[in-house]
Amino acid sequence: MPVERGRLAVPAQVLAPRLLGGVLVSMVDGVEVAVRLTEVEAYEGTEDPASHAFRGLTARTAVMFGPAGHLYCYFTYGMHWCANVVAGSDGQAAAVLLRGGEVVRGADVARGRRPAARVGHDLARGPARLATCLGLGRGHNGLDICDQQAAVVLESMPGRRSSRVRAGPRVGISVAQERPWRFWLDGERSVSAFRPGGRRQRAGARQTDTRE
DNA sequence: AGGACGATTAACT
DNA sequence: GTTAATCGTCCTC
Repeated sequence: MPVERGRLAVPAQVLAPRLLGGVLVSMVDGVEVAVRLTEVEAYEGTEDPASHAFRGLTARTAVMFGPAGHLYCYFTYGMHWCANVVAGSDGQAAAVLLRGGEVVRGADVARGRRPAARVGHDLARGPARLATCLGLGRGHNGLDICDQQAAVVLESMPGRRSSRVRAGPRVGISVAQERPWRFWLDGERSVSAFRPGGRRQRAGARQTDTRE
């Protein structure tokens, strides 16, 4: 049976570490892939400047504002899809980004979707890689993963917190870097490399003028 | 209507 | 270490 929605309707910071070790299963294009989550990040409400919901409700972020237990899938960098589990109560914009996991079923399918991966622990190491392994994309945005009939189901979540849970800054963001809302399982090879998010130089900004 | 930028990845030096 | 790929979303005219 899928995880009950009530267990997910908690703040993202609370849900995120609880998801570690949980198993998400997809049945897409007639084939099954299951991933055991090893790395996640919390995005908490409209007060979190790193969250897509920071500027309020839009068509893109609407799912984040809805009830817990749905997928928030978004497209980024012109080519990648990433997936979140919506957290919090209805009306709160909370979600947990799935950043890494270990493929525990359907590794052959995952390898077909991720030809660039050389080793098993790279299949779902990174948020876009994880989504690719599971075959997730636009059509899965808003999906209810507490529904056993859904194409993507949260199959299980640990009953208690592992002693291997670690916390630190989130990856790839340029604001609110002090909030330790990234969680991972220490020692797992499918945990992505930490890259501090750098603020890009704006196109209009001038570098120091070095002309004579 | 136009432009900046992104919760990334893969390939390269 | 660096950078290109590539387009939806949101902000500003």
